[in-house]
Order: sequence, then structure tokens, then C-alpha cells
Amino acid sequence: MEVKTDIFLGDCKDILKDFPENSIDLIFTSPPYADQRKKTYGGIHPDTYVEWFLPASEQLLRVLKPTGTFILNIKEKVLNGERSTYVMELILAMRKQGWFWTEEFIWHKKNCYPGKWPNRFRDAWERLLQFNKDKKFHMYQEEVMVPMGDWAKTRLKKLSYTDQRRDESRVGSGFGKNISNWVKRENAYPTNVLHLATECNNKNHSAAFPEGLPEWFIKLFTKRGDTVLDPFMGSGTTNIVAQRLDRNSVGIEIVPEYFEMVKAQIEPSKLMLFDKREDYGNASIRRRYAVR
Amino acid sequence: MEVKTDIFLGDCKDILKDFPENSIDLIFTSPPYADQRKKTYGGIHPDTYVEWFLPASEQLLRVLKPTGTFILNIKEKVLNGERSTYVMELILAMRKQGWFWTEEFIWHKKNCYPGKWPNRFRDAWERLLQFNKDKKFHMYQEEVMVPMGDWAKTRLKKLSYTDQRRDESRVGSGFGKNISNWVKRENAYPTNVLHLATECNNKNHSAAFPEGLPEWFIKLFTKRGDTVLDPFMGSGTTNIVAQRLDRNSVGIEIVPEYFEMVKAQIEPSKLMLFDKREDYGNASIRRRYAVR
DNA sequence: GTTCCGCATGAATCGATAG
DNA sequence: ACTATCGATTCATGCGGAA
Repeated sequence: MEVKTDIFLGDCKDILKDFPENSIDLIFTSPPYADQRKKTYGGIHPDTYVEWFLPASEQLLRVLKPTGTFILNIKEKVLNGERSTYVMELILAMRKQGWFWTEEFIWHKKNCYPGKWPNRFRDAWERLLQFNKDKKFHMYQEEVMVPMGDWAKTRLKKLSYTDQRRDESRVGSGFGKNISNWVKRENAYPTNVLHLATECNNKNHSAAFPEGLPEWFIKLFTKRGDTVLDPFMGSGTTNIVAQRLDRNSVGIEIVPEYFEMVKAQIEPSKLMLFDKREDYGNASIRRRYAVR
Repeated sequence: MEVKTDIFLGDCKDILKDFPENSIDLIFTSPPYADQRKKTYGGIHPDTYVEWFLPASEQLLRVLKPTGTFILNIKEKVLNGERSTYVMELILAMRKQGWFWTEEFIWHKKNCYPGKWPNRFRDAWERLLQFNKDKKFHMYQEEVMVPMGDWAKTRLKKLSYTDQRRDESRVGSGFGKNISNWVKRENAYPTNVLHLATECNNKNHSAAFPEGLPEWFIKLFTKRGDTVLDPFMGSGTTNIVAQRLDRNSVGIEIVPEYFEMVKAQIEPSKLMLFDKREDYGNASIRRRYAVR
């Protein structure tokens, strides 16, 4: 399947205004956390984080399909010995904006950064907030099923040798015993807690998440040929994974260095480049490049 | 060490008014969640949950020592396909009340409730919100250190291998430098994610949370001889664990059946009973029993 | 004594049915 | 229309009895 990957340089709340509404199947993003990445993003103060984010989420609400999903990876930082409250305030504000706050997944970071403080342990988890436009949305649960616990193996022992053999011989016949029932016995639906290690080898971007994170949500909420958006592209992990999984994707990044880095990484035949050229005197002019 | 366990029958927001201020080292509790446990607690509607809880937390703020900690175990339910927001509203309201919201621990429930729904996975985590009166509080981190897990061992092998190849810059500053310390150390500080299964097969006291949960926080935030309070005692798990760990404890429970159940379980020589006898015509009269 | 196996039991949630 | 109740779905855990 041929998919395309479009990347834009600029501020997502502006860029997105030119997007048609109801056109995106999944938004997966990890915006700059408040006050966290001063060197790269200038740092948004916790007190102004909500008002900074709302114009972007307003556009995201517009471009998302009614059956689509928005996954927001975020975690509040510690300020003066206390957890900031801007994430909670953001959730409340986004609900007023029209979003449904469907669920909160936990990303358990199995190998979180070491360290020691007198009044706090290492932070080993982040929020993955699921927002929707509608109570009905697409969800392909079978795509992310996981092997059952060990107890299930003992259960399989109960079946006689001949039973197992006979069933294997019927694979694909579509007759007799339903193979999917076997699959159900060996696989279970996951929970809302994800166990993933952080990847420490991507040092070009200061807030990279592991590929397994967008992969899980892309499999869960989209099918091949759908379109994934990351409005705070960063190092482009979401887009790279989407491309690998045969999903179209759009990435928007405000920092030229990250934009160039992703441009160099995306497979050229699949890349569409959009560059906002304000020096042409008209902010609405976009130049579109088709590489190769 | 001789410790005592005081249990009260009544509403904690009333009972606590007779307690001296700054007298409790740790409050660990799991209040009735909104609309849950209707049969025993009547069920508090999500819309009125915050106003129901604040009078209790006001008293808790008063009786807690400045160096003490309040751990609140809670999780919002799903309402009309959406997570309720009353927990976030409660955090915001408690901060206005004077609490510091220091940290949020995650309890990962390894054996969460089964089930399948078209738009949602099983809920496998609950919040453990840490509140404090002051930015300085007692924390005995060494008491909850854990043996390094298998992942750490294998990771150390990898690190020692890559270390030879001078690969530490890849992992980030501060990590590679301390490798030798890691190898020597057998115990590691835990993170803010706790992995515990619920105890669902204990018929005598069907505890809402496993003993390991209060045990961890009692060890972390108190020392022997300190005083632990559970204002929503339920089946008394907090008090039973506190007693086993040589901590004084206070429990308050509004449902007579639970109160009687705990009374029968607490070791008699350590029990002090307080009974609110309203039939004596004066709600403020308390009768104190010393059993044995 | 160990190990193995059967089984009840959860701070759940949705959709249909009933008042 | 709106709320209350009920059945169906589903899986890790630890206890108790058996091998």
C-alpha cells in the first residue's frame, strides 16, 4: 500500500487552519511540557499552559473525524515541591471546548531515569489522555491483543493430545471448531496500563518517546490507509511509525532543526514537504515539494 | 513496642472535631468512590462528591502534623462513556483548602476486573494522591527499598558490556557515570508506580485494597510508635497493618457492620473502643472501652 | 513437603429491558 | 425522555484439596 507523509514547518494552530475538517483518523502527540524544554521551545510557563494549548486543540477538534481519537501524552512537572495542576485544568478546559475525555491510559516507564531526591521517588509514569469528538469511535481491539498469563498454559494442558492434533489439521477449513476461540484462549485484551521502556538512544530530540507508544495507539485506533496527525512532531517518531504501518501521516513542527531532521529521515518517495514562506510577503502561501 | 488501636463508630467529619490538631503522622484512606458500594454507603453522586468530601478533608488538614502525609486512594468511574472529572476537581479544591499536592502514585492492579467493551479496555490502575501540609515532611525512603528486579540485572550486564565500548554518552549524562555504584548495590529505591494484585479471595475481610498498599506507605512515611489514621476505615486493613508494624492507629467507620467486624479482628490487648452513643441524648458523649 | 489443578471472586462497564 | 436494574462479558490471583 502506498502512503504519503506530509510534514509542515510552522505553528500547528496556524497551519491547521488550512486543513479540511473531519479529515484525520488519529491525533497522537506529545506537546512540549510546561517549562521543560526551555532551550528548544522557549518554555511555556505552567500558569499560561492552558491558554497556550487551547487554540491548538480547537483546531484539532475541527480536523478530527467524528469517529477519530486524540491521544495526548503529557505529564505535569514538579514546581516548588508540588505537582503542577495545569494538566487537570487542561482536561477541564478541553471538555468545555467540546471534547469528550474518554479515558486515561498510563504509560509505565519501566526504565525511568535514575536519580534520588529527599522527598520524592523517581517518576516512572506518564499520562496518555484519550479525547474523542463522539461517544462512538473506531477501535480495533484485536490488533493489540497480548499473550495471556502463565496460568493459561496449564489450562491448555487439559486438552487431550488427539484433540489438539485434530484441531490443527482443520486450520483454514472454516468448519468445526472455531480457531478464533483458540486465539482467544492464548491472547487477552490489554488493560489501560502500558508497560514500555523509554528509548535512550535518540538524543537528537529532548523528549522522544519509544516507537512502541505511537505504534500501539495507531494499531488500536486506525487501519491501513487511514491518516495520523502529530501537531507537535518533534523528532517525527509518530510519522515514522505511521509510515511503517502503512498509514498516511501529517507532521507539524515549529523548530526548523527538528523539521530538517525529520525531512532527512522520512523515506523520500513517500514524503510531501510543505514550507511556510513568510518572506514571500503572504503568510498564506505554501510551497509544496514532492521529493523524488 | 506496645501500640494501641482506637476505632470509632460515626462520621469522620464529626468525630475528628474532637481530635487535637497536629497529632497524626500519616492519613491513609480509601473513601467510598462516587456511586460505588451503594449498598453500604448509599453512593455519593459524582456531581456532589467534592462538596461531600471537603468537610472531612478540612478536619484531616487540622489533625495532621506539619511533617505528616495524607495518602488518598481514589479512582473516577466512567459515566456515559466518559471518565468523570470529580477527582481532578477535588484536587483543585483541596489545594484551595491549604493542602499541597505533592505527588501522584499509581497503583497498577495486576489482576484487574475482567470484561470487554467495544470502546474501552479493562481499568487496571488507581490513583494514590499524596497531600501534605508543608513542603518539608518525614519520608523514610530506605524502609521501602526493593531488591533489584531481573530487568535491572540484565540491564547491568548490558551496561557493563557496552561500557567497555565507551558507549555511555549514548545513554545520557549521569547514567553511565554511576554504573559501578549500581553494580555494588543490591537494593534500589522504588518509583512512583506500585505493582500489587488485589486480594479477592479473603472471605473474612474482603479488603478493597491489599495489605501491601498501606504497608508500603506506613513504612515510607512513619516510624515505629507513630500514629496512623484511616477516616474511612472500611474493613480495617490500614489499622491491622499499622498494628502489625508497631504503629498506633485510629480508625473511623460510619457503617456499624464494618465497625463490628474490625472490632472482632483487632488484637484485644491493643484495642481501644470508642462508641458514639446518641441514645444517651447527647451526641458529643463518647464512651471509651478498654478491652482486656 | 512440593507441585499441580480447580475454582470463586473482584471499587468494572455496556447495552438492553423495565418502570 | 430519563433513571434503575440485570445479564453478559472476561482474566489474574491465591486458596484449598489432590496427586
